[in-house]
Amino acid sequence: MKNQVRELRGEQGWSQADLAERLDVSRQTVNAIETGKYDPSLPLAFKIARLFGRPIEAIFEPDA
Amino acid sequence: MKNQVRELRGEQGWSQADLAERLDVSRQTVNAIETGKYDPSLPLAFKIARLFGRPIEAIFEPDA
DNA sequence: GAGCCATGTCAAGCATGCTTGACAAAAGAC
DNA sequence: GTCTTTTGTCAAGCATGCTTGACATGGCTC
Repeated sequence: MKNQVRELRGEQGWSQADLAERLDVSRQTVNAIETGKYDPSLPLAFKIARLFGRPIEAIFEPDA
Repeated sequence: MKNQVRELRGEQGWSQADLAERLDVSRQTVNAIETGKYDPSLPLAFKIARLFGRPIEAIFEPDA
């Protein structure tokens, strides 16, 4: 699963820690998602999508 | 998290086992999602959305 | 009634998502 | 060049997602 989180975060000028706080998760979770270590849960994906004002499909793309 | 899986499955006339096979998961997983026991992973949510030809946001709705 | 299909649910186990705490290294500010 | 911030990563532990196998119930057919 690819995602645009790092790019969207960069547009806002936020650090990983800034984004983590806005999403109410740990900084390590944000880092793991950006570096592709694992995919977010569906609820967290919704939070991310709402924060950046885009549909989930515009931020995440399944490998297949 | 609410979802429309049962309704969409009903429109297609599929049993939970039919849907499970198309999604490549167990019947118990489909049942658990429909009955709200837990949310699907993001990859599974994508599979469901593609199978029914709708965006994730049209099928799943976060509680908050 | 007997048999079949669909659904709900439980238990045990493995895989994934997320946590805190810690440390190292690169990048920027001064 | 030193200080601070940012990012990457590891470990251990808990919560959630998904598995197989099993059993109970209700509806339908015969």
